[in-house]
Order: sequence, then C-alpha cells, then structure tokens
Amino acid sequence: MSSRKSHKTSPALTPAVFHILLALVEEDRHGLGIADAIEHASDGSMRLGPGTLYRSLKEMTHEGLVVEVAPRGEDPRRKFYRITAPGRKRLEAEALRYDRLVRVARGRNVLPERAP
Amino acid sequence: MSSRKSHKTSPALTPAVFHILLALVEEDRHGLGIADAIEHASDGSMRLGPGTLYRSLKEMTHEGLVVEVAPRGEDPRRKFYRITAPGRKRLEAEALRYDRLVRVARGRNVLPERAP
DNA sequence: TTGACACATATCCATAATGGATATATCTAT
DNA sequence: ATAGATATATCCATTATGGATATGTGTCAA
Repeated sequence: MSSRKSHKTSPALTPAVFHILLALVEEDRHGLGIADAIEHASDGSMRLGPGTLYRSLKEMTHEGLVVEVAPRGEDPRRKFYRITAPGRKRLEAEALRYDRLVRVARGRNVLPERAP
Repeated sequence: MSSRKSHKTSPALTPAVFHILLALVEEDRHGLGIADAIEHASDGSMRLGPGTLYRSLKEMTHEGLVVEVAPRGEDPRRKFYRITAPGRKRLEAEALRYDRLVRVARGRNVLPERAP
C-alpha cells in the first residue's frame, strides 16, 4: 500500500520526543507536567530524566514541533508548551509506525487477538 | 508515587532489540536476514547498521533472549539465531507497551478510529 | 581455475540519546 | 523566617546507534 518512495517519510522520532508530543496533544502542559503525564500514559514504564526533558523541549521548540505559550496565571515559574500542526503530523506518523509494529506482533501471535 | 503492581515490570527494550526479537519470532534467521526482515516489517523506516546488529545479537545471547542454532546447510558463514522463551516474554511485554501507546494516541484522536 | 564481486560476520570509532547529579530560583506552608 | 516542595536549566557520564573498515568465504562467469 505505502508507496516505495513517492511521499517523503519523516525521520523516526526518538522515544523521548514521541512521548512528549503525545503528552501535549491532550492539552498544553509545562515541563514537569509533561513528565508526569508521560509516566501516567505509559503506566510507569517510561520516565524522562530532567536532562532529556528540558533538552528535548528546547530542541523541539527550535524544530517547530512545539511552541511556548503564555503561562496560565498560577505559577510564573512554569513554562507551558503547545504542540504545533507539524508536531501533530510527526506524532501521527510515529504513532502509525508503532501501530504497524503492533499489528505485526499480533500477526505473529506475540499478542492475543483483539477483543471483538 | 508507588507502583500499582508489586510484580516487577521488565525494563524497556531498546528499539534495536525489540525489532530483532520481532524478526526472530517468525522464524530462525541469520544476522543479515534479520536486518532485511526488520526493514521489511517496518516498511523501510527501521534499519540497523552492522554495528548495532552484531553487537545486539552478542549481548542478547549473553542475556539469554536468543540462542545460536545449528546452521541450515546452505551457507556455513551464516549464524542462525532463535528466540528463547524469556525472549518471547520480553517481546510480548514490549509489544504491550507499544499497543498501550497506540491506544492512547487513538484516544486522543491522533489516529483515526479502527475500522469497524 | 581464477578473478571479481557479493555476502556475512565482526570490530572500531564517532555521534546521538539518555539519565542523574547539581545549581539556582521561586512557591507554599508552618 | 525557615523548610521543603516545585520548577527550570546545565553539566557530565553512560548507553545506544551508525557507518567505515577489516577479514574471510561463497558464487559466477570467462
């Protein structure tokens, strides 16, 4: 189905970037809020150290995957981030890759069949 | 916050190790055959360099995730590997993590709903 | 048979990605 | 005012990966 080379396939995201985007697609969040959301969404199996967290946010901002938005009153220390349209596209592409792998795994009986 | 479950959750696999196990769950393969299978299963988005490939196979053998099996006649240069029961368990755990993430993504409308 | 080239494993080195300690500042509660 | 939690940020060490290189063997055609 997918063409050989017709459309530009975006390079794979690092796990850290993927999780950050997935956390931001729900709502704008600040650094530590992102870390907490990731830990929750992954049921505790994924945790970002502060190094990876803030470094990634800085790079993602430069790459235009996220933008910093005005703080929400409360705590002025917090810097909130919002996913951009390009960020959403990259996230979708990566989620599709994951989905394909899960289907392969299921097709090889690594996982049980999906509930009806 | 403490973990909900008391049973230890196996540490996450690196993408390279996950893909190698996924390639071997279908059938025994040799090094380059694994690399080809990975490229195919990921629709070209995942490719392992020789460094990562042979290094991973060596480590995975030491960790008991795979075992080397007798070559299949043909080409004596090839070293075939087979996934072990522990390897399968680790693969299943990782595939479940991926599946959970895909469901989260779908729940946040990153991916379209599954076909009925 | 003998080159020429592809296949296959293996190792080395450079780069990329991550984790954790540390630093600095601010908020909250007592 | 003090203590402790929250929050961002940076530094350093470790891990993971990619690509070049090395070495040996198989295959094929002249």
